[in-house]
Amino acid sequence: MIALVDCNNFFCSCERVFNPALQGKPIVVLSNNDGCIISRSEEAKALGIPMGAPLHEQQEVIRKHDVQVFSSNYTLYGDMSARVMSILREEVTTIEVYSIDEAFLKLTGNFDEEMARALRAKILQWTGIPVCIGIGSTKLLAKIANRHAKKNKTLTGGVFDLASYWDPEGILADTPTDGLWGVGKNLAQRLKGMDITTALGFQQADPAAIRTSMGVVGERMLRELNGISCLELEEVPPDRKGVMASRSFGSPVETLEELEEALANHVARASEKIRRYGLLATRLEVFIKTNRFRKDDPQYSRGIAITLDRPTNGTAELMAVARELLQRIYRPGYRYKKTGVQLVHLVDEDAYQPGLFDAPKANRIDLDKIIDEINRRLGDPKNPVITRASQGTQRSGSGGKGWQMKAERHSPHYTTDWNQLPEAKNSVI
DNA sequence: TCTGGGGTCCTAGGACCC
DNA sequence: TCTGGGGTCCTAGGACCC
Repeated sequence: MIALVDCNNFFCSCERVFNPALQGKPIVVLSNNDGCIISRSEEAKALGIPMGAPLHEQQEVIRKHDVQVFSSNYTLYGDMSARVMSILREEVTTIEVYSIDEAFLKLTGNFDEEMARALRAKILQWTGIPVCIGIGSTKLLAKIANRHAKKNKTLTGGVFDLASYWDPEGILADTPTDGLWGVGKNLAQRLKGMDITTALGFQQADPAAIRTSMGVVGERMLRELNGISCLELEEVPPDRKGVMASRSFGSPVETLEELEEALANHVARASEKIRRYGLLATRLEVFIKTNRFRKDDPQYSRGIAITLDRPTNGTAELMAVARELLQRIYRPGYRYKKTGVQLVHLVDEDAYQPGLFDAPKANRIDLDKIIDEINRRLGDPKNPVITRASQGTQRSGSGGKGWQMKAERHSPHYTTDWNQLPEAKNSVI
């Protein structure tokens, strides 16, 4: 059995913990740029404020009903999350922290609905955060149970065990496919085309038909609905594939200088993040885009990536590369809305051995060359603008967990010569 | 006028390699 | 007219998640 513990209106609940006067009042929490509403209290939901709604579209309701509006405070939410998770860890040995406000628990034989109710009360008492708990024989069924618990809180008291319920099919029949975990707008539409609109219909569908129209993803969900576990509990989160830092501009930006300034911030944040994780990046990507909501504006969206000749997490050298990349894709005459950077092909700093780094010969950016170039242009030789980042721990001998990158084949996208970087394609739509 | 950020996985076509 | 097969890596975009 699997339990899904999900915090209710998590960000709003966190704000209330530190301001109990907000109890019972409609409140919302905003996205990063204060652009969208990403968390709503029950009272705010009752006013018809939709999830993800742009703030400016809701100003009327907010004013009329005196809805309290908060900018997001991720430090606070992360801290509250850690408190909730630590309580869960005391309860069971196997737990997957799925997101900031959700965790799957692997239940041992004696864990029943009553224990779940006690756990829920304990979390509320110790942290002030209300949660709902759903129990099922697979992750997907636990998700469905959780949804039912949340939708019928007065009836369920926030806890629902689908596995021991007398009429599980009734619950599935009550769950629309577009409320299913893993089914978005598109897959819901595809299912509708097969006359499937509820989880029950999905559960009883022909496996071959599901396989054909939805591929392995659909088949996995079908099995999970039938109590055959296909999604394992991941106790240890898999290695991170990449780190991104991006922001939208409050008002459109047109000059290269403004984009560079923003990008410098993003590179600083991204590199700081990988240093904290003890990682090095071997590849860097920069992108810029115009405002897709302004249909009348000419649109431009482009990204460019480059493989580095050695892994690094040094802010200055990554910034130098990012700036060069930005110049390659920047086109004047557009109103830019967003820019960002991605550090990918991450390597564990401790496992990295320079001798083992089999970087491509022709298709790479020579970091030192760039650094020298920039220092020559901007700096005084005794006092370089940019210095090389440390290269991690040099290991002796061949023992230990060596990291080896597969040699890359020649590709026209990569060159050591900046002047030979590919011209931006005409992306005007 | 204003409409988030950070992820994963998948697909498809082109370039390239052997 | 017909014109390999199998693989990787690239870019770009879609779909989904919270």
